[in-house]
Amino acid sequence: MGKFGLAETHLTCGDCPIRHRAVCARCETEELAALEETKYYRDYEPGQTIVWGGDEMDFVASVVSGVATLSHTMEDGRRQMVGLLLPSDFLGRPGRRLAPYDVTAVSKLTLCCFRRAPFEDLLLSTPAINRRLLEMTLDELDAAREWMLILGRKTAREKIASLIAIVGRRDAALHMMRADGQVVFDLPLTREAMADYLGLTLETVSRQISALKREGVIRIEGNRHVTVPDFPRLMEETGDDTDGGLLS
Amino acid sequence: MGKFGLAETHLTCGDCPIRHRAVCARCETEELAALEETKYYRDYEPGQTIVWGGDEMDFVASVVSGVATLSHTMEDGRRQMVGLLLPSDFLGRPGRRLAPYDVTAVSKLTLCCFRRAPFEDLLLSTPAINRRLLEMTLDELDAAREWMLILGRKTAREKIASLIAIVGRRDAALHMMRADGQVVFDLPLTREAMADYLGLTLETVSRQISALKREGVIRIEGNRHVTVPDFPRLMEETGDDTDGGLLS
DNA sequence: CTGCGACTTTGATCGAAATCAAAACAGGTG
DNA sequence: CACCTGTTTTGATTTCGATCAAAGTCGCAG
Repeated sequence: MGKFGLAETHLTCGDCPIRHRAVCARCETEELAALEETKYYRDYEPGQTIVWGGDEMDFVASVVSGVATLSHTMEDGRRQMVGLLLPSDFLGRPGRRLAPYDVTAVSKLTLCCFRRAPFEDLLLSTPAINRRLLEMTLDELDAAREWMLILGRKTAREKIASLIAIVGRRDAALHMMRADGQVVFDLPLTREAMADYLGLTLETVSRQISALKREGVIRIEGNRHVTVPDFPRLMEETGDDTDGGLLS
Repeated sequence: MGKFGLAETHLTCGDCPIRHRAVCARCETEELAALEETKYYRDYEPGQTIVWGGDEMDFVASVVSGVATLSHTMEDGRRQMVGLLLPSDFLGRPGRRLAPYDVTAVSKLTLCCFRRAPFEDLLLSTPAINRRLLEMTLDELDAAREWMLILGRKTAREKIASLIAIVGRRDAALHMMRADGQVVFDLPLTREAMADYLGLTLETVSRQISALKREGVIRIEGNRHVTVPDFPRLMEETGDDTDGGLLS
């Protein structure tokens, strides 16, 4: 929150319903206006690949709506998700043309794109955007490192609880928690995608979700719609320290 | 390599035998000179904790010599390494005072430290350093994401091969490969630290190293000194695509 | 409503790594 | 040199999650 005293002043970009975290009011200059003109939108269908690992990416983008994933795939088909992009998240690595992993839409997805060249020009002339991107990259790094703990040391049950807590917390922050303390949201991922996130098989994911359901930790209607009646109870299952992570 | 056209021009800092990747010749200004004056060195013994997770860190630093690790610890003692710092690596997160995980020396270690306040002042006034830090953070993020694939989807044997390949490649780049193609280096980690890196137990680490030794993929003298007679052969064991990773 | 395909759950069995336990091996010290 | 402590190796057994297999749902298109 405002590590450089800027974070509260995002600019809502043109017709986008979200706030672009990479480009904010403070950065408003002629260059930014020029950038606006290179902006374009792109829609993707569920399952569609946006970029293949190794491809050139000639743009950077913000997620306007929907969910996308970053994932590594090994030749034999084993897959590991390494990033999850929700609305307002940024896609692209300034200064690096080659995508190191696959980017895939897991739902209907709209991106707001900027061409690489003018964006990098803006980067050179506008230090504030550089600082913002450093901030955002540090956040991604924190998330990746928390994820490493999940992958390396947590049990299947703890992994599932952690994922539900992460998505639930992020959604709750957006949509407001319900007055009675229940947290209600839709899982944006299939069981298979959850498995790829957590380094499990989809059968194990399903079994652990069933177990948490059976024990009343969560409730689920129709495969995706989740209710967490008692969030602290869920947090106990994650194996994390009880404070729930003050880190970000 | 010179993503912003700067990377080749690091400044060797004062008496430090290493190059500080965060602070380079291009950044040379009065501010940098001021920063130099706040510089100080600190030595640590193997096993010594440099920062505890949650502590305030009032400095940033470069590793001059030795090896340090970043790791998460759960209350019940499970531990996961999330970062490995070798000479010339940078420690510290500009704009963030609280350390999110433990930093521990695993060998004799010397840090070259800068106080936080003047360093962040420099950051505000010197865009080139900002760009450099963004570069370095993106490298860390790439490393973390490759690590996630290792943790989530690789077998114990592939994990060990990957770790030896990573350390070997990094050392080989530094010390030069031997003419006959053999790669020779010292593992900077105990079996336990390797286990914490890879999300395994130390017994499994030991067994897999023994297996690779038995099959002639590696040779080891006295617990730490490793010889890889045929690097491509080792790479086959990592499960990675044969190109060995053009990513960094 | 009916039927189809994709997604999900559940069950039975297997196997890789964890755990428990002990022996062997450094490598430093008196 | 012999001892001592911490690290590493090896062995026996258990366990959690993977794998193989089948049945059950969901949600949609006709």
